[in-house]
Amino acid sequence: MDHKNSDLDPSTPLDARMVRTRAALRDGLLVLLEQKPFDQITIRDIAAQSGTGYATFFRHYRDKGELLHDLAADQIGALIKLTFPVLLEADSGATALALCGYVAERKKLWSALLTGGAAGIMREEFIRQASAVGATHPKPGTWLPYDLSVIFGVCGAVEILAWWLKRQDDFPIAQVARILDRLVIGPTWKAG
Amino acid sequence: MDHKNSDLDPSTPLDARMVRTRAALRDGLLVLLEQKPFDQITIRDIAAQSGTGYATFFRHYRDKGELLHDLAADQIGALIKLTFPVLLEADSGATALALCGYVAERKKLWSALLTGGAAGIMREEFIRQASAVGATHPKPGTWLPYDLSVIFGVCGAVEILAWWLKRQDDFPIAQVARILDRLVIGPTWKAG
Amino acid sequence: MDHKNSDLDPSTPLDARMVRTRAALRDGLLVLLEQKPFDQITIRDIAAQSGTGYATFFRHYRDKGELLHDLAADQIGALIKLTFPVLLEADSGATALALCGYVAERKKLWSALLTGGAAGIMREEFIRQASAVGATHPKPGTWLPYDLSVIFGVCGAVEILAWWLKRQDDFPIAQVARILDRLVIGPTWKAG
Amino acid sequence: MDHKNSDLDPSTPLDARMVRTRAALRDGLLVLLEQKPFDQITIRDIAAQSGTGYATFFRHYRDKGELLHDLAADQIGALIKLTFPVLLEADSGATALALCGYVAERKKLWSALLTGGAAGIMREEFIRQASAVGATHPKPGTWLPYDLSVIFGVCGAVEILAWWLKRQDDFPIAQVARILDRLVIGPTWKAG
DNA sequence: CTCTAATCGAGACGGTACGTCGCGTCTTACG
DNA sequence: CGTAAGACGCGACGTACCGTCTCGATTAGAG
Repeated sequence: MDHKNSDLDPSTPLDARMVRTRAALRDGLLVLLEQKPFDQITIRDIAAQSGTGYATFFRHYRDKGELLHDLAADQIGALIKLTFPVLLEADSGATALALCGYVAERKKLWSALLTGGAAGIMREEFIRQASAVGATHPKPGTWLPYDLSVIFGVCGAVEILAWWLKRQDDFPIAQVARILDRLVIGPTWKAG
Repeated sequence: MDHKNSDLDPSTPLDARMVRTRAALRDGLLVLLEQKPFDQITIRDIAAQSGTGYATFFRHYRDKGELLHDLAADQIGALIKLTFPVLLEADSGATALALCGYVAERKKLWSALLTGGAAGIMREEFIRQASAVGATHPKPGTWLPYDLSVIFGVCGAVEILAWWLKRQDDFPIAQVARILDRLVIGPTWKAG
Repeated sequence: MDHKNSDLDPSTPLDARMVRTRAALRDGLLVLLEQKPFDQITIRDIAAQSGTGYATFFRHYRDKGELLHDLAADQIGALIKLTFPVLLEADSGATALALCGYVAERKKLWSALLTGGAAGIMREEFIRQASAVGATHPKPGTWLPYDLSVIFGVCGAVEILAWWLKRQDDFPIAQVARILDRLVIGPTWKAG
Repeated sequence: MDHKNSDLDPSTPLDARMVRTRAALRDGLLVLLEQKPFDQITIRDIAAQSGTGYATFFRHYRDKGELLHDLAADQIGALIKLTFPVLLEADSGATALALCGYVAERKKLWSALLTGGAAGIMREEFIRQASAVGATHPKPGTWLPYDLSVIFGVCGAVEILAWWLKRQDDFPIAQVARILDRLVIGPTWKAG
């Protein structure tokens, strides 16, 4: 029994080495994600890339999905932390623009996260965090069940961003933000 | 050379045996889809369930994704064939209702197709067919790129339906249709 | 039931077509034997090479071993028919020379038969025929069991010939014959 | 990369587990060889018999031939090591007797090795080792090429032993030794 | 010179074994 | 004496070939 009890709470980095190792694994995965889609990255790849032993991986994560989740949790948390206040205080157009700007600045990262085989896990974590954060403010109108609004909002946003990130040309950010606003934020947020 | 050249065009059922075998495989997959999610169904499962030899599977499909695609193509084609005319001739509310009604009548099937690991492939084929069909009618306004409107429409609808199908209770169909209309059809179709 | 009863006696070529087909199969195998060893020739190869259908093969032979056997039986029979009388009437040196000469004239054929994976089946058939023919003349001395003398004689001769056929240079036929005489024919035949 | 680099040099038992596993595989093959001929033993049989995983087999041997080779190399090495000195120091009759005695004491093993489909591989390894060992002593007369003498000697001995081992009765060992001496050792060794 | 029946080609099929790959566990050997 | 390296059991994958089978289409040889 070697690794069944310490990876549940990644917020308590029991040991300095563990922090280093986890960082190495995360970085390794990020590097690989820029090269090939998530679902054809093997754990051996990650271990090799991050310079750790193969078995060491399992001392920190149950499987590669959990590592991605760890990565995603940070990134998504940061994104939500940045855009949510804007959503509350300013109009939805500004929110969409903030979100798109944030993603655009980390295009490589978010391309890897959203356009590979990783999208499923991303969505899941996105929904989890959005649910949690969203629960802290007054609900929208009752015509739309809350959990569905989160799911729809997240998936809609993810699809739009993925479509954008996949394009080769420089589709103007303002226009993406407008689309995001009209297709997702408006219908799910403002409408009551 | 036994199976490298005949699986490209499933519309020409070269042999009576092949038709039988493919039907058996499709049925077998459907049965299994009601028992467990797509991504933990193995090709051996499908072969066993459908009473065919394991190697025979590969004489018809390159992998289980292709079989699902084959299944999906039929089902999605039927769904689109049914709902698209309504979309053109009647109001969008009627369309949403028709779509939801169609799905509700085949709840088991569509649950299997949309709520297991199969959703990705479903989405893909859905987008393909919707693109093809949609290309036959005048485009929507230019503020929303056509390909993105298809992607968003399909994913939005799929998410809403999946959410609905996953619910245990009998969420009223009229309300789902209304949500679908307001979140997806309205924003992507009517809006110019 | 199509081919379970007619292939036992290849001496009664029931139909002109069958004769043609069998000849085609034999020729096809011979051609292939010059290209690769017997055990990596597939029945599909033989069928393709001889221009017949795959299933047709099984209408004539149970497996590729039986086809080889068919081939071998003829060739071995001819060889024995030619050399045995010499063995009885002349000295053993003449016999060895006759045998080597016969093989040398059909070098390609016997190379294929003796130096590929076919050697096992060849040996078997050789022993069968040699036993049958040898049984018609007075036995050798009792110090050497008859069946062993046949086995040893055949295997010895086959090994020597195979060694010879594998050589690239033109090892003189007279010397091979002398070796054959001293190592095989002398010890097993003359010695009492 | 799991099994591509360690099976070349079996003399360096990198890990205690590998030694155990290889021993288990060898023993398993030996057990199976007593039940059925080599060429109808599958790798899955060997894995099951030896209690190892199927894939593990390939971590040690490229195919079952290589495993047999491994087995054979040991056994043949022991046999040659035992009989060769006798050949040099004593008369050939004693050598033949020593060899037959050694085989008789391990009848079961050598029956499996020589009378199944394994004979081909055995012969090959036998020739290899005999060539190597034989190269350390003065050559025989020039009338018989050295490589052919090895081939003939090995094959002759193998055939005689196989014939002996296949017999059900107790053919006297002294007589087999005499035959071996007269048919193989004498002609290839003593004769100049 | 038909007519009938056997043989033919084609190739799908159920099976079995192959060799590869990746996972997640467990042991070893080394620093 | 802990940790990396990596061997291991497991099981799915996709391939190859076997020998069986069902089709029509063709053709031989008897009437």
